[in-house]
Amino acid sequence: MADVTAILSIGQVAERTGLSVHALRFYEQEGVFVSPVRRGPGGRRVYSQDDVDWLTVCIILRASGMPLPALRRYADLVRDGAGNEGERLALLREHHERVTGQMGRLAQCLDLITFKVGLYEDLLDQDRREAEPDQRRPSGGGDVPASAAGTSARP
Amino acid sequence: MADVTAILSIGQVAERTGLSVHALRFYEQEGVFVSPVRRGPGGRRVYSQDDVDWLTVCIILRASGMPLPALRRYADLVRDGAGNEGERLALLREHHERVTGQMGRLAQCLDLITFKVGLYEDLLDQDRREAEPDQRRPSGGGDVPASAAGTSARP
DNA sequence: GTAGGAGCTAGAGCCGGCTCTAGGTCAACC
DNA sequence: GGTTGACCTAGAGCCGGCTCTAGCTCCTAC
Repeated sequence: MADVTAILSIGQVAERTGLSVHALRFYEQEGVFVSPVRRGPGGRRVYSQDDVDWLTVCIILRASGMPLPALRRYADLVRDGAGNEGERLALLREHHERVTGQMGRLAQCLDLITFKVGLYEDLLDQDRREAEPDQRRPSGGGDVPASAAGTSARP
Repeated sequence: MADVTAILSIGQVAERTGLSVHALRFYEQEGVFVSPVRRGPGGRRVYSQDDVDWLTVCIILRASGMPLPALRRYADLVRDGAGNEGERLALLREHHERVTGQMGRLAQCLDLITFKVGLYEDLLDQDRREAEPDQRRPSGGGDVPASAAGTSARP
């Protein structure tokens, strides 16, 4: 546990979290921080390592699609301290579901995309092969010019 | 291949794609359709089954995070017909990467979330068990009230 | 013949999540 | 003592992707 009380400026925090200073102020305003951001001389924001740690969690939650209101709610719960762990768990489980759901949907989408990539690869392969003296074969690719579809995609 | 020339109103297409009529007009305006949407008597939009098929693909691409400009570009290529399959393949591959990348990132995020869910489950489990006459054990849960991190937390 | 419902266009509005601007303070350096 | 650079606040702006509104045209049914 080193340097827990490290004191960082907004610029430093921006640098090490990858967030912009704008975003940091915005997050603060949105109530995403667990403890109110302290102020140093001249009213400047002063961040601790804990703040950065919390932000790191926030960034991950955001990256996985947690909306800001949920993030704020989570922060509220943590801020309120012990006693609401059930609620926190519920919130995290909800998000867990959101993420697995999204991953499932993406996997499905990926199937189609992979399939189409395969079609076009085959098609181009074939074209290449036809360029050499060999047999030719009229080829229906992935997305035919639309009016002639019907036989097109779908595995 | 049944009823390829089926003629559908915007309302019907909205109903069977799940898009709103607004979105359909918006997509048209954005050039997402491969063939210009035909018009029936009174200037009303008339859609074919092909249009619906194409929309289904669009919906999947959108759901996997393809931006509208890319979708439009793809439609442009398909509209231009044979000869640009290489470009289409490139576009699809790019999107394929985007999606796998996103899935990877989500999987990472999910790790954290799963971990935290586990922590809170354990914590609550323990609390439950402590309610019965048994041994107690001070536990560092998930997100301590932030300023007191490192040490204290849960009584 | 009039009421209802679906459609049309052009354009405004909204939401989430930042991002940027204007105008100012403050401390440090040359 | 002037410039620079990091920071401050309040509030406007932007982007993507829709969504909604206003005001109109049709068609059908009562």
